[in-house]
Amino acid sequence: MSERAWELVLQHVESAMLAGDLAVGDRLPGERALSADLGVGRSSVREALRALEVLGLVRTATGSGPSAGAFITATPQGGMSALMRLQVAARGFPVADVVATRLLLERTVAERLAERNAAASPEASGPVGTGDDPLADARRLLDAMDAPGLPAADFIGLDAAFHLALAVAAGNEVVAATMAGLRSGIERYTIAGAEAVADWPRMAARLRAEHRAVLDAIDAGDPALAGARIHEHISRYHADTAVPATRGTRP
Amino acid sequence: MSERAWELVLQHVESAMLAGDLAVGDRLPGERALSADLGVGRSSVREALRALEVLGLVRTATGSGPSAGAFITATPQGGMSALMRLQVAARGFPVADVVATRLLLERTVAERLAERNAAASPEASGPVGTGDDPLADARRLLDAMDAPGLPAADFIGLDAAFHLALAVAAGNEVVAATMAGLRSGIERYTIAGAEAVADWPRMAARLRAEHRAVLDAIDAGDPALAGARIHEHISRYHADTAVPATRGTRP
DNA sequence: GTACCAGATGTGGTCAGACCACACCGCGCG
DNA sequence: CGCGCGGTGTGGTCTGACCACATCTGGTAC
Repeated sequence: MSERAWELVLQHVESAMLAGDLAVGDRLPGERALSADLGVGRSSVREALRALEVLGLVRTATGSGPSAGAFITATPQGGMSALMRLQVAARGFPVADVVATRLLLERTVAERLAERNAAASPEASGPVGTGDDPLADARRLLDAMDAPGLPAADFIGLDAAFHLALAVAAGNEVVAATMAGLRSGIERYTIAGAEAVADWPRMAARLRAEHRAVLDAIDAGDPALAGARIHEHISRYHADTAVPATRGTRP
Repeated sequence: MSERAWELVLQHVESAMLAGDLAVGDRLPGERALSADLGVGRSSVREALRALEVLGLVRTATGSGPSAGAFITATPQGGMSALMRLQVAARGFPVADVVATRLLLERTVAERLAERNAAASPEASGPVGTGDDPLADARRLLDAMDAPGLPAADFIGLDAAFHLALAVAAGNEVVAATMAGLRSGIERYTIAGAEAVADWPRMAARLRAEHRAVLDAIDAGDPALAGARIHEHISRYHADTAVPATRGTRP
């Protein structure tokens, strides 16, 4: 009863998705049609669509024809990134907690990847896998990071993509999206930290070596080693680039 | 340039938070004032506020006086819950991945809690802690679950609160919020699963015992045991109550 | 002097209508 | 047959109006 009109629209869309009437890729009715169907104003429909958009559930396109309109699109990384970024900005998520969570998730991801290789290796190029390397993307990114004279900002971007590629390779959508979000939440501090590094080429070289070491441990099927190495990699970087940016939260 | 008007408002608020001009508890300027200040329509301001609201960053209240208006409030659990719930509804997050992530996080939480106790116990009622039991809430919830004749729905609610209490006790805001969100995402299936259990009192008794066992392992300062027990607890429950609800994703 | 009640005030919530920019679609011209 | 230009329908935005609500204010009754 005391329901706000836009929440009604939100629930309508959610119900439709749960019932299977709306799936990823489907186009929603036009804003004017939804407005008329649900008996609410168009502005209320738009507020609900905005909410769905920031959560990564809807993508809108202007114009006309089949490619225009609002589409269902499950892109949780976008929503997760916005959530983390803003919660960090509002001091609801301490940066330390974000880093700790990333540490936790990434260590487990590395362990799982190594475990999978350990289970598969006894079969000697086992026929189970189709031969595709789930870490191909990660390896490609590592090679790209070897480019000499790479600007720090570009390196950081590739670094983020590498860590995300590991999470994606682990095959868990939720973990991958969360990792992407966590990274976004502390991106500002990561960049600031990199810029404060005195000898960046040296740091980049160290990071490259550590990345390779992590991948080697995964390939070797050694969960404990892979976990320890990635844990060390991340915590060491954050310790070395710690910026007193979280100070002064008291006015 | 091609910025949508409501994104401009969003960025304005984010910048203000990062600059410290807006902090949790502060009241935002009125919608009409923001509209005038930023040179956008009031509807665009409202769309941005709606986005902030679903992300758990803003709370609005009607009326007049000091308690009315839009306030900054970092309540990430709300935003995380909406995100997870809708992504699961859209099949962007497979239920299995949500469960796996919960397993991962909760196991680590239990291990950390046990580790903390292991480190503190040698000191024999060490003076480090103030004497407060961080798991007091969890214990209280366990006691509440002992109530005879408790309806399954109420039990499920207390169970969720118990698991969340563990995450909160670990002291990581991000993990706690994520856990709450994960739980919300699969709440529907959890309830459906419980209702399908033939001998619920027996199941409840088992769950109660497992909860106590987990807490005992934590108190004993045994990380491996605590982790294994909570892993077993969750995975066993989901295996026993598995509902073929994720089937039929193909129309 | 005090207690209380009624109107003024200002907030978010909603609706209606209008206009714009944009991308497609089809008719008609060359 | 090919091409261009206007029609059409989409989201994006703005404006103005009204409502519900909680508070504040001031006057009135006691």
